[in-house]
Amino acid sequence: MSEPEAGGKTVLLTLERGLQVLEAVAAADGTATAKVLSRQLGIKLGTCYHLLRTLLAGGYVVRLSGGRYDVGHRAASLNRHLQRRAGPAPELAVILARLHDRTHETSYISGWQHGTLTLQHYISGPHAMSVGELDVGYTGHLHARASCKAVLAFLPEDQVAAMFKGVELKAVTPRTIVDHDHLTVELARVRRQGYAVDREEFSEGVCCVSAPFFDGTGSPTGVFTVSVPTTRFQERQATMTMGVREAAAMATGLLRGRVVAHAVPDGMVRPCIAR
Amino acid sequence: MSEPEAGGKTVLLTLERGLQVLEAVAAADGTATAKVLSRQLGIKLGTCYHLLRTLLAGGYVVRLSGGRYDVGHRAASLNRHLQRRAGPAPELAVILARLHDRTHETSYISGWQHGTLTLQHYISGPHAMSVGELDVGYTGHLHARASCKAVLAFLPEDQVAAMFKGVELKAVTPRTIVDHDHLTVELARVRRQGYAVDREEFSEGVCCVSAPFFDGTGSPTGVFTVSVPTTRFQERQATMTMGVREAAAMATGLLRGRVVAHAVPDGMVRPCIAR
DNA sequence: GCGGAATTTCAGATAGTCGAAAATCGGCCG
DNA sequence: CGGCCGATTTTCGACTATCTGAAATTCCGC
Repeated sequence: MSEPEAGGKTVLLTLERGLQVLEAVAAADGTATAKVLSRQLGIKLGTCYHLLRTLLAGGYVVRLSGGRYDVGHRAASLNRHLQRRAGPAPELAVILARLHDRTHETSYISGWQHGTLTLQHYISGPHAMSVGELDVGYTGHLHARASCKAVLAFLPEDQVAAMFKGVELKAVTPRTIVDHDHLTVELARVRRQGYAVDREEFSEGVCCVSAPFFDGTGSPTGVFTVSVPTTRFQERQATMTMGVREAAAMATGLLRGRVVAHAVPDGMVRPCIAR
Repeated sequence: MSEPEAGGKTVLLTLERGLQVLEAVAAADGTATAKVLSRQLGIKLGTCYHLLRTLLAGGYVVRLSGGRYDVGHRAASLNRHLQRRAGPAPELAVILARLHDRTHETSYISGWQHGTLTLQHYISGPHAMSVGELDVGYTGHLHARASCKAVLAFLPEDQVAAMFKGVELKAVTPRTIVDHDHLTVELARVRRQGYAVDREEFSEGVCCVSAPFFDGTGSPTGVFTVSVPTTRFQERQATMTMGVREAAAMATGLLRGRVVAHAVPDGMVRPCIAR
């Protein structure tokens, strides 16, 4: 509230840290201790205990013997609410598992909401190589990723145009599409084919194939993707393409079949998957 | 920090409220506004904006047009971590869906962790009647619920004995089991049958049938339950029993098949579902 | 019952909350 | 297209809660 910092607007330290702690506890599979958390998150030990005590009182975490902590029953409630909005439906998660079983390569499912594509879940392959910043919750580089191209291709053209209007397409690898016209042509091809391919446009040494799926109204709502090291791409491309297309078709069928009216306060009705 | 209050230990207001806000935003399906949240949670409007600003900066929520808020990409990351520990595996959620399809009655799945049974997910029947305090995250009344009896029956006897040693079994309905010996006999029957029945022991007018499922080591890890109004119980009991037993058998098979060793710091090994 | 680790306590310095008012934003009309 | 209005969002000063660093206390396994 006094710093002449760049950003400006103040943020609540306690809340930010508390969420970090909760996430870290959940990520640690019941092995988290106050000491480790405090070091890992750069929080003073006393403060960390205070945060944990608060989460404990709320039932968000549980204390195990030996000073270890795990998520508690209240987290199940929070989780259910988040899952409904931010996670893939269990039915789609199962389709993802099937996709992975068929391809044996790292498989991803992403959701399209509010003009953002969010990585929701993935299953790593046996020969897994991770792409650095890519993790659940990742959004960004709309022009460079197969999954994004797969969605963009099926959005109204004017909406896509507005989205990239005056935006410089930054190259993240030498092969990234940086030209607007080129991107338009590429999206047209994706639309024609029904799936998108990324040949090292987002990450060097990695190729992906993505296919979008649609809700009952025909709008794209998400994407299945499979990634593979470039060295294996030639040989696996056909299988990957078939896999993501099948997964997407299954998901679309599911979403079309089970749409239910879901009342929303001000009288609107929004489609939503029955669960 | 000055109140001569009962509880004593202080808790962090900011964190507690921030979590409430996040959960409320997720629960509101994108219709949440600062004004509504502040009223609903009893938080001052200005404070509510401050909390939202923090969540916004962290990417936990997103601002929609018209001052509405929805969960953001960072929530997907938190969600994934929580889901792993506090939610049912997608495979089990799918079994739950199947159970519901077969019985057309409200169906539940609960998980047994750290000596607590937590309601993880449920699907309401068409003739749904909700049992007041029962919602995702609920734990308690170990002796009165079918799902709890189903787990307790398959735990080592001494562990169960220790758990109830000197604890008064409070009656929540006239039919609740309040006698320790009676409970022991009931658990023996559950163990023999492989499933548990609740005839208005937890909530008047509601009967349930539950069957537990087991991990690769044979320990119970969760339960499937179906509930029904007492008026329909006679006629549906056979179907319900068959349904939960089948669901439980499928879950057990799944868990046995896909158990992987999962290292824990101090050398223990805990079973855990491969995903 | 001991000994080290986990957890709480303390006092000063910061950061967050309240209530109300001011500044912005966004949509709509002319 | 610019101005206006209601609604959203930030700001402000006074008050209260929380953070820090270090020390005291409680816990728990042995």
